[in-house]
Amino acid sequence: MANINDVSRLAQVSKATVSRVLSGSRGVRPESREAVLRAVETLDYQPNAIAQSLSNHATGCVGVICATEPMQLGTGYLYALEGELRRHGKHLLLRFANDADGVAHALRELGRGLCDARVIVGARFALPPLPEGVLLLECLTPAANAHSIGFDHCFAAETATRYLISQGRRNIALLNHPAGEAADSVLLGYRQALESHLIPYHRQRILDAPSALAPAIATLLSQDPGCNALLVPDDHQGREAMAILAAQRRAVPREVMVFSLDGSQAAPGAPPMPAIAYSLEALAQQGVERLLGHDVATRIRGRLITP
Amino acid sequence: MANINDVSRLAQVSKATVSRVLSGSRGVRPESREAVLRAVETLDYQPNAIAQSLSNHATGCVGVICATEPMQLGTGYLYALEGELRRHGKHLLLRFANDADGVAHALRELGRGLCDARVIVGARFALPPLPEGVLLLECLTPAANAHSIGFDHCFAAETATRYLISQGRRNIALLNHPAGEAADSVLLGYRQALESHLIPYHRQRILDAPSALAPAIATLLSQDPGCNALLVPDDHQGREAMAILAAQRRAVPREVMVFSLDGSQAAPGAPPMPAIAYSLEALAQQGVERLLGHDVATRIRGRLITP
DNA sequence: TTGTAGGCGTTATCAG
DNA sequence: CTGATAACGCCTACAA
Repeated sequence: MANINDVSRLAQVSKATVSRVLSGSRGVRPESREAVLRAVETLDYQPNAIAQSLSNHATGCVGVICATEPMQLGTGYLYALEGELRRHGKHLLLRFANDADGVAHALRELGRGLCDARVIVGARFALPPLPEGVLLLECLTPAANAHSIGFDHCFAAETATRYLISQGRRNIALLNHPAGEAADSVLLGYRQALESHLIPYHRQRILDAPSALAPAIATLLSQDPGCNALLVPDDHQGREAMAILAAQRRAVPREVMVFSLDGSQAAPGAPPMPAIAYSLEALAQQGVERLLGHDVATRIRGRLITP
Repeated sequence: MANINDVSRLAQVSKATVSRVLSGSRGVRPESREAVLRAVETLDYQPNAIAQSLSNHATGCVGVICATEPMQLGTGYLYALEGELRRHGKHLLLRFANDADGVAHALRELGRGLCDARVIVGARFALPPLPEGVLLLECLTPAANAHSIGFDHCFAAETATRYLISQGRRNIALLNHPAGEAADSVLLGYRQALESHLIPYHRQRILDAPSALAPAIATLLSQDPGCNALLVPDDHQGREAMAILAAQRRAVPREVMVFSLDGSQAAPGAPPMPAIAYSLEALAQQGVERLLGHDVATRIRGRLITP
């Protein structure tokens, strides 16, 4: 692989001039510039990215720690992020992690000059202590000191609940996230919607991340009056819930309507359900914008999707 | 961020000694070594990866071009690859690409010293001309000059066909990949299985990547005798086929059994179907082994999964 | 066992 | 407008 010395020799100019021509480059005599470009062409020269990084103090790499659960959800985030980063001439260094230790480990390994910035995306578990400057994308329990961008869960829950009410459902159960900021937001939106329709709020209709779904749903159904709608955190749990309902011979959506609070990554061919869907492109765009140091909104609103 | 000079100063030794202690490190007086380690500890020193790369002529990064279609399939490959690379102390630089141009572009951008090696995974389209040393993982049309590791499609098709026959199905239709090496292998395995059971081969039961699935399946069903089993390339197409069959009021699997030739990444909660599943970990392991310069088998056999 | 010096490939500074 | 030259941070002969 040819280097800058080869080019400068062939073009009969100094390395400095070569560098000037290739980057920024103003104040170079046209003849020199052409000589350089010709040499670059014949040698098929491409500047070495590592050497540039060392000199620049910037690598153009962004470390992305994908902490989605289930892992399948990672693709959407990664695809959107990679596209947006590429658009800005940056590279995506990928790590997966499925617990706090894994995240901590990944952060450490990515924090040795390889990356200009680090991002954690989709974590649903409590994160380890974070160093400065880590960006959190749609993580359920954002640390206080970290910048974070995520979905507007409150708006989603309110929109969803309003929709269900508009469909004649008034006994709406809520399968919530594990306790945390997201769970609080969802609960808030849910209650607001109920309130504005003068529907009483029943605490026993709320389930915080039960360990086993089947008995939990059975309990909800056996209440009096039993629920006729079920809000779930995402499509994955929605499908599970629908399978359980089917097993208990409850017609979906006639008897019980299942609503997914995050249907952004509906699996192709899966049974459809009403949902709030988010633009992952928007998330990625705002995230990258934030990495570039710009100020951006911190909450992203989804839109209602009906089958 | 502390650098090697800070450490050497604090430890009262030369940079060379620091370097020796941290890497390889033989022939260092215990006291010096301890002084260095102490200094490293107090300064929280971590060698700069970029500078190491420049000096080493190796970055420890592997560029992975994810060309899976649909994109959802990427997760499994990426997860397995990242895990295996991490185990070897390497990083994964991610690009997505969904056509030959995208792949060519990605290859170019990853080929500027940032990566020690490049991998293309899951491409179902014809690849652009490849530079030396690119590794192809489960790409349908491997170029002649490239190293490639992929699934044993012939074995899969044969196993699948045998299974269907053992289930009493003798009219087995095949929805194949687009023409290429993989399609040929599948067809071969299919024919071998039929032959060994003395079942005649009917060319009209074979469909090469039809543009629209619904009419194609309708055609297969309307033949005399109509098929009672359908081999499809993957779960995604399997689900699609099952939806179409349901729409045409054909009971699955009673009337028509759908078999997926690659069920490695079955979506959770999706309707189950018999399939050949591959160990993506094995693929990743062999791939990384190959990147490290070792010789490995070039075909991976799946195993039969029945619901 | 240790330190000095040179090199890795670029970019930036500063004279000319 | 151009060319030396000094960083960038690390590794590694080679010499002591």
